[in-house]
Amino acid sequence: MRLSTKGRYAVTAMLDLTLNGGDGPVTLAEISETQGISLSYLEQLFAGLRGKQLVRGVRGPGGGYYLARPADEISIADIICAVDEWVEFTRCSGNKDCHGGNKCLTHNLWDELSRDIYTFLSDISLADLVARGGEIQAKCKKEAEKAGAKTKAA
Amino acid sequence: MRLSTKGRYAVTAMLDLTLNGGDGPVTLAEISETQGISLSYLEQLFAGLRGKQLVRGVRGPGGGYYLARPADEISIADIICAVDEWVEFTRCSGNKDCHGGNKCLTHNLWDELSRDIYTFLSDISLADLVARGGEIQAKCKKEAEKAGAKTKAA
DNA sequence: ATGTATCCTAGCGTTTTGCTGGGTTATAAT
DNA sequence: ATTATAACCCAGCAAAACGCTAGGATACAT
Repeated sequence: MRLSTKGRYAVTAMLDLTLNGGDGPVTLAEISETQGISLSYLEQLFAGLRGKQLVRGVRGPGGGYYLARPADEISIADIICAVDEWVEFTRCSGNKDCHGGNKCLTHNLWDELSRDIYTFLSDISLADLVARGGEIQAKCKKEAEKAGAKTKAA
Repeated sequence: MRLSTKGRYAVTAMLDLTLNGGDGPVTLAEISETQGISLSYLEQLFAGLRGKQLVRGVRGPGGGYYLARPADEISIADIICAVDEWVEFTRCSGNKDCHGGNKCLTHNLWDELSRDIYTFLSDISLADLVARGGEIQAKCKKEAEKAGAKTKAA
């Protein structure tokens, strides 16, 4: 498993898509504006997401992206693996060149952990995250209204 | 949270230390040899681990490193944070420049997820990993013996 | 005094990151 | 048909991170 800022950008963009995808497709320009990610970088990320069948793009005016599957069928692990392509770590899978078993052992332990992390992230869907953040959403909206009434309504 | 090959190296080295630290301190040269990590890179990693009070080094002949705390009191999150220093992501924590709440919302959702991952890794100790890999250890040793009887005994 | 090992620092090639800047296609609106 | 809009595609580029080499300094056991 691998987790970097690239994965963060992808998850953030997918969250934006989940939240705003209610009425028609969302353009990358909008996500770029809202989330502060460059348009071209978003395009790269979405190339990966599209390749893994997580999003679908429609071209032309009124176009944009929408989730290819319902939000509860897209896991965080799916998103991260789509953009941060999975690099296999262990080279000693076949037990060759094991230094008395110790090297192989630690590698296997890491693989075990790696699998655990993957499983953990596979059990969290976009819908889960949004649902879990319900109170955050309410609180955030309230404070945003309180802070500046001039901000454009969503 | 951040998870890269750097963190993998650190966890691997700490696992090695846990498994071989029974009889006296373990030298970085040994870990370098066994795990295939360059000595100097290990030194850098252990500088971080030492700074976070996870290991203790003794100098001179017969020296090396040993765990500063028992293996069940050192979590994977501790190790990763020690070498892969924690970068804070959200810049809009104070709800300023929220685009109608949406930017802030997605950032908070990411933070939520990030905290979840951290908590998950905090609950796994070195001792847990080693214990969980018990069957792997047995299997690995057996296969290693079967494969090549010439390999030096641990 | 000597060797061993941690400790420390500077630098270097490579990869990854996130971006700018150019294009081309497909489609909806005019 | 023309035009504007958006997805698509690709080359390159500065900055950072990765993993390493190299050379030293310091502490300690023999």
